[in-house]
Amino acid sequence: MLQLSLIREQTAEVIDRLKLKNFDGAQIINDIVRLDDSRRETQKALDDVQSQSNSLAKEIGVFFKQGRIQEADELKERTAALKLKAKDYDEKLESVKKELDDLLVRVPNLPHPGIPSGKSAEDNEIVHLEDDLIPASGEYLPHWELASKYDIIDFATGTKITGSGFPLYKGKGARLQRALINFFIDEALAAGYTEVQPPYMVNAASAFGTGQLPDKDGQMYYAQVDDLYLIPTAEVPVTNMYRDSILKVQDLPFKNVAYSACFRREAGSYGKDVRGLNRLHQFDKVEIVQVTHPEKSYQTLEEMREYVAGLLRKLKLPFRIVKLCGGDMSFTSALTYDMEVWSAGQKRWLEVSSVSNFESFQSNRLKLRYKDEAGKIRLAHTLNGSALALPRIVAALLELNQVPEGIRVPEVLRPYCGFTTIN
RNA sequence: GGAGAGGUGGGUGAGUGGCUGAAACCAACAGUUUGCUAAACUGUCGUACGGGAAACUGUACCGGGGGUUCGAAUCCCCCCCUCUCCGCCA
Repeated sequence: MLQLSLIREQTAEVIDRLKLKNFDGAQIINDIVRLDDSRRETQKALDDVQSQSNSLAKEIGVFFKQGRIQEADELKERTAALKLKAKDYDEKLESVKKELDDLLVRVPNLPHPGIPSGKSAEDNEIVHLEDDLIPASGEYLPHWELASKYDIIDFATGTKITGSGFPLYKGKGARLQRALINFFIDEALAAGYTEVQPPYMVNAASAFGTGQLPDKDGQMYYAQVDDLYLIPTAEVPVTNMYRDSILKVQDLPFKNVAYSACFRREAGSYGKDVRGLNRLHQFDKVEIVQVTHPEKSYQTLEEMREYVAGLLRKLKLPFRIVKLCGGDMSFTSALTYDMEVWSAGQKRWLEVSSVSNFESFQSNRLKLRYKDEAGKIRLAHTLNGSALALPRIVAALLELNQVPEGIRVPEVLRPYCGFTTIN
């Protein structure tokens, strides 16, 4: 959620910058300013009335104490009118605030000026390419064929137990999952992150705080009886650790890493590109989350990007980094890098990580602040990135490392797996 | 799930209708003292939204929501949460 002060003070610039996200904000932004004017006016009127009531009440109290009952009763009569007025203003204030919030919540984050303009993934900018590991030739089976050939992922049984998009990992497949999770967490610990194990279900306030609600309501699994949501990413619980808090500036940055299962309904994305591990309803992911000083967030974003690139190098996977264009970026993000690995079996790039700076968009919703050197309270910046999401990494690993004897496990994972070949 | 007890500022914790945005203590911060540290002393020390150049000032907030009252942290109702005991249980 954008800060009202920014919208008020730089109305034209805000509208202009939103265009980069293909968001026509002229109407809504102007409505917001108008509603906020009305909100202030009403608030002031209400404050005045309440101030009068307060002083009357005080006077009445004094009269009572002095036994001047009649004078007290006279004053009491005057409070009735004030009460009515206060009620009026209060109701108006509530409705204006609600209207204002409803609009405010619909405005996406301002995109960073450095992002490419564009409408879709076609317009993303490739900012880094490490493709020397892409095999020049040869037959490479897609991972779903390898999965059944070596009996390591059983899609059919997962479908029987639950439904499509809920695979069952078996034997060395399961072990490889666990190895990757541990590898990713250990790497993050070495990079200074603190490990946390968050809840997998969150309440509505948390889902709102990171921007899943109301924007992506239909994308989360929802347990109605308990009014809880299954997390689509550990970003939600981990970032919400800091909701409603005022941090000490010297404690920044906060760096956390969390493994979690992630649950996504993926409503409306059937058909293309959903085969095998490409798109699932449940998957494993290790997520890194940082809360930083506003002046440090872009430097942090680059560090996180480089950190994730390092993981891909260690896994010896060909990859590229794309900077998302305005139209492809999420509602909440100011700047996002996607990391994509090469799928040798499918002959295409697969997104395995998304590293984003949300600036103060989430922290404004979260009321995540810090007290600066001068004692002023300011919004912190939040960032997160997948480091990494497992399924497509597994897909790329299986496909790229297939040899006649089986699938060779990358060097770095061998201590975690306890085997060198899947066969 | 049943019974009981509670939820007050960063922490402990007073406060049962007006003098309480809230005692006291601790922590924190600034300063004095000091060869350094410690101790002692002095001061500062909630958040949000407004007004004001500023000093300062208005309003709201004592788990959340509603109500009673001229006036609510304090009384009433609903909800949430925590603790203790019982039940159930990985």
